[in-house]
Amino acid sequence: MARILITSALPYINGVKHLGNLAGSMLPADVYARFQRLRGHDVLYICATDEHGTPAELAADAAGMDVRAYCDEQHDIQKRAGDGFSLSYDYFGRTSNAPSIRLTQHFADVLEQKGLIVERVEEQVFSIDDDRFLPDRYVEGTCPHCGFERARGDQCDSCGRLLEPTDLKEPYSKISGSKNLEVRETKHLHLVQTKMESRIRDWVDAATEWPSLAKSIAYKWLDEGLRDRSITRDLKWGVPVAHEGTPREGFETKVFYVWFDAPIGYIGATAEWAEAGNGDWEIWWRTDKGAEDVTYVQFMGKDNVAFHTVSFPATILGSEEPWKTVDKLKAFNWLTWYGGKFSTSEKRGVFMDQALDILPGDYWRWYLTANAPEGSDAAFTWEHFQGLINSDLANVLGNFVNRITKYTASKFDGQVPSTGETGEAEAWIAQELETRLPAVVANMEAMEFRKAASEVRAIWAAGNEYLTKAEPWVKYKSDVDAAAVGVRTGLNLVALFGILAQPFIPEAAKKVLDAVGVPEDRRSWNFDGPAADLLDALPHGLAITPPDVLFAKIEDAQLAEWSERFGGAPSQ
RNA sequence: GGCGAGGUAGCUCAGCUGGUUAGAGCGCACGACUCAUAAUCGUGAGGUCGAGAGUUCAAGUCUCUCCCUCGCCA
Repeated sequence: MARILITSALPYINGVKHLGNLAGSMLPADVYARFQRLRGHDVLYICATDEHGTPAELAADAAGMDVRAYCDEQHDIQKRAGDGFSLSYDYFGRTSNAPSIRLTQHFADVLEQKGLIVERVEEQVFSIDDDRFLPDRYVEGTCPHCGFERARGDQCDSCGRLLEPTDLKEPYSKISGSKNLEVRETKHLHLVQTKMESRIRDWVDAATEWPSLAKSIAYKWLDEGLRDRSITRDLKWGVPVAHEGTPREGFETKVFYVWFDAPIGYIGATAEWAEAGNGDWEIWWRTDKGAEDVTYVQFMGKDNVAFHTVSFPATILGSEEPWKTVDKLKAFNWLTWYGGKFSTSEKRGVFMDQALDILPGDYWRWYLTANAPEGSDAAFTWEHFQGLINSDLANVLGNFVNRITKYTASKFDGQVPSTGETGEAEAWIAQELETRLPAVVANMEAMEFRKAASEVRAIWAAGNEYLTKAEPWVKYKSDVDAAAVGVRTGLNLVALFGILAQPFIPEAAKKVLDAVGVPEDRRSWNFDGPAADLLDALPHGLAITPPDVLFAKIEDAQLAEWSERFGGAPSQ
């Protein structure tokens, strides 16, 4: 039994995530976690909300709430959304909780001892009316080069030139519109990443189980040269810059910058899991305390790769402490909305809570896995969604379960038949399984979820093909025993299909397995024996119950309604 | 502007280190079946693999140029 630590990129706190976020980190991590559990491994799947930073403060202000209360509320909302999609986190923590704060301060202490943190004074724009320093992109004004009136403090969108906030003429706060600004000096801690470059490069060189997307992004950053980065900010909401409870002198009103503390949240959330009475977190994270045999797998969108291959490793490796670092890294491209990007402001795209209003989580899980943005960006369209759900889930899987269980109920008294000898059709389906089941497992191991889903679908389709070959409804007229074999095999296929479906569509899989009475301890992914055994696993005479319709088809009228509601068509 | 990813059948996508007639699902056409959610099964029609040039016995698969799309960054 292997020990597998899984994390998915931490969703930011300011609002429910859209389907692209789900498809690119939390969902595939969950599919993989469920798969490895079904294979009998010891899995710890950790996630958390990333709660610090200016956007959280502003979102709380906009909601008229205290930041802490706002984050409390949003964390619960995201937790519920995750539950709705059956995300099987072992723990869903928060970067604002005590363990993450403690660990962040710990890393800062250790890095400073190693000479990797220094104080530097810089100039930043302060907004007197907002009573806060403004991050570069929150300062706007007139571009000194082209005269564009809404240039950002980091760049002019009109002429494209790079700017400093102090370059802008007539600068104003993007937050309040106030022009009452001044440049102030402010002191910050900097992480001296320039000293870390070769160490990180060696570490990246040694990584063997990263996809090319991840490696190329890491090397791109390294090739451009790492820069020292400020790791503190003049904010109220965040991890205090303190040592053993005492604020650092001159940093009483400052906190750590969110990019520094967020990934530490992986460890912090594991510590939360432990403090909730679930065990020892260090055996998962400290190689000197038992984590040397852990395989650590991270899931994230491609925008996060640099943070996981360079920035966070700088923190971890810089400490020179025996922390576990990532072994396998799975990065996803974008799920696009009709070829463009999901956008909150333009009302383009579907968000997790809205998706659950429309359909149960399993529908989305299947679509987002079978159409995962693995090799390249993948387009979401309502038409494609409808086609995939109706075909794969309603017609191929749902209808198969329905047709054979109903037939059993009407002709075989709702019981698994015991009579009849197997023949050619049974040999054929057994052979199909002999080749296809290992393919599914191999694809899952390789984290090729799209291909795994496709192979699972092919197995479901083979079940229908089998029934066509066995045609029990024809044989029933002349030879009930011959029909019985087909029905028995069909029912066992239902059980197998349910077992296979578990990582992808767990709720529906459970319904299927309950319907044909597969006990909990017989639901694992153990396909080592002959396939023929899988086709006669259910006890003869066992009573089965046809389940309700597993997946309702998506009607054209629904599609039209959703397109209207979500601005579904491509923007003109 | 710099950087990254990508342009393969009507649609969504596979095609590893170059090698027989370029694949899958959906959609479409025709046929079969009737146990089933007007489901299923079979057969078939569809592509000069963005354009041009080059390397090679051989290129969707390598090199160069160009065009187009998407994204990221400061």
